[in-house]
This record gives sequence, structure tokens and C-alpha cells, in this order.
Amino acid sequence: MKEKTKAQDICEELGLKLTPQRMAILGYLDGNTSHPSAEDIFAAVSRRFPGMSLATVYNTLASLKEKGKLLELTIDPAKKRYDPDTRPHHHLICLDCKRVSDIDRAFDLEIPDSLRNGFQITGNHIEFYGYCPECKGAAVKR
Amino acid sequence: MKEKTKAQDICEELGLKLTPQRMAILGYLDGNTSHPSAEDIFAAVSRRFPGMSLATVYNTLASLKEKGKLLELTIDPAKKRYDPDTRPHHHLICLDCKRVSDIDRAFDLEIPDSLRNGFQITGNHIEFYGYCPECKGAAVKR
DNA sequence: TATCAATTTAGAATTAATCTAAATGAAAGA
DNA sequence: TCTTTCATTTAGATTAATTCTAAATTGATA
Ligand SMILES: [Mn+2]
Ligand SMILES: [Mn+2]
Ligand SMILES: [Zn+2]
Ligand SMILES: [Zn+2]
Repeated sequence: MKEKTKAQDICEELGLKLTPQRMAILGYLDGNTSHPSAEDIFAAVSRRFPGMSLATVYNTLASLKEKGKLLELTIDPAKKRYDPDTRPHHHLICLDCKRVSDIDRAFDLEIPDSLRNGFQITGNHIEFYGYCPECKGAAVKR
Repeated sequence: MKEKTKAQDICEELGLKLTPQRMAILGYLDGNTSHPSAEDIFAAVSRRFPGMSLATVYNTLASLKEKGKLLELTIDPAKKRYDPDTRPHHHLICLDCKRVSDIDRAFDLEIPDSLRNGFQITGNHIEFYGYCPECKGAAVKR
């Protein structure tokens, strides 16, 4: 009997056709903690799958995001970054190289009604800023 | 004797020339809690100051940001938003209309070394998500 | 195997933001 | 007040991320 990949599982669960392009993108994203941009994903997947279109990457990311299988991060001002880990967690971004790292810790972020400005709050996300191990050595220019 | 505006004070402090365009932009930003985009600022200031260039808005925002007199927020995925309140505080964004509101409350966000992934952490910012008073009524579509 | 809607694709279009180079003008000194 | 200079403004071109379009392809179903 054939093994069923996690990529296949996700497509079946979401009612999406199993195309080779999707398999490649989902395969690349599975367990990926690098928070890649659309271009990053395109570059990586194109290597194994020449002829693939950047539009397909955007299409696939849109489907996954819509179905709640992918987070779109706005932490990098230059471009959107994507995260296949949809569990609630926070992020740390290097101000130099823009590397994004996970912070797996829960915080108590209760806000009294008096400070909610009438909003109904549904979620939160903490952005931590700093310098990654590779960049903090080059502290000369700061 | 002439009154000195806050806009003038800021330009003098930063060593910037007092141009009418800058005065208008700084005047618009002073005390503004709407977290406007560059286009928002351009639209508002153009009304009182026709002929103004959008490039001047971007130039002025860049100077202010560089000198630490303005925060650039990446909370809105579509465009950068600006905040003349540079004191540390957090934000609440309406998922419908993208209105951004302040959260003036301090949180204890200590992270043990073991979870820092080798990063040197210099700051943080919490994004709260939800629905503003105007939008939460229209909860039909959710 | 035939059918058809979903998907992929290349390229055009959109949009936020940056860059360029020429014209302008604020400010400092004569 | 007049000159000079360099920061600033400006329109328009450019870049880069993302979205859109419409035609070709293909996975799934019968
Ligand atoms: Mn993550
Ligand atoms: Mn604010
Ligand atoms: Zn780094
Ligand atoms: Zn709203």
C-alpha cells in the first residue's frame, strides 16, 4: 500500500486537488520554521520543480491561509512572511538580517474593559525585536 | 513676540529647515491618534496645502523616523502606518476596517534566556486583533 | 475514456514605496 | 537687504510585492 504524505492529507482535508505543484509547496512548508516569503518559497520549490509559476505560490498560499492552515505574518515591513505553524505563538525578528524566530511561550495579555476602546478582541501577537546570533557580533555600526 | 509652534520646536531640535510643507505635516501629526498611512497624511495635508508632493510626505516621514520622532507600524498588511506617539505602547487593529487604536498598558514580557534562541532582544510590540465598535455590530458575515 | 471544474501559467496590471535630477527656497553671512 | 549655498521640494520614473486576467492544462469523477 502507498504511504500517504502529510501534503496529501492536507489537500484532502481541505478539498483541494492533489497537484504536483501543491505537493511541492506543502512539502517545503511542512515543519519549516524559517518563516519564508512567497519569493523564498518560489525559489526553493522552483529548484526541484522548474516551470512552476510564482502565481501558483501565491494561489496556494491564499488557499491555505483562507482555510486556516497557514499564518501570514506582517512582522517584516518589506514583504509578507508565512508560517505553517498555526498554533498561537510569538516571534522575534532580527533588525539586521530580518531572520524570524519562534517564541513558544504563553503570556498573560488580559486587558481590562476600560482600555479596550470598545473593541471586541479576538487575538494577539507579540513582535520582539533584536539581533540574531549572527548579527549581534557586528555591533560596530550601532 | 511670536508664539512658537510645536512643529517649529521639533524642526529646530532636529536641525531641519522650517518649510511650510513640514509645518503642515507636523501640524497634522501632532496629537494625532489615527495612525495614518502616508496617503492619509498626503490627502489631509494636500487639502490645506495644494501642490504638495507625495514625495515630500515620504521624505518628511523618513526624517522623523530616523530621528526617533515617529514610529512606523507594520501592523496593517496593506501599508505602513505612522504614529507620532513614540512612547512604548501597543495596538489594537480592527480586522474589518483596519482602524488602529492605542493600548496604553505595560505588560511583563520577560523571556528566559533558554527561549531567546541566542537573540539579543531590544524591544517588543503587541498587536491585538479584533473588531472596532463600528464593525462589531456587522457580525453577520462572521 | 470523456467531461468539466479546478488549477496552473505567463504576463499584464496594480499599488506602496523609493529614486532621480532639476527647480526652489530657507537661512546664514556679508 | 543682498548673495550664496545647500537642504528641500517636486514631478515623474522606477522598483518590487502582490494581484489580476484569460487561455491552456489537468485531476477527479462517472
Ligand atoms: Mn512562527
Ligand atoms: Mn499608537
Ligand atoms: Zn540577523
Ligand atoms: Zn472596524
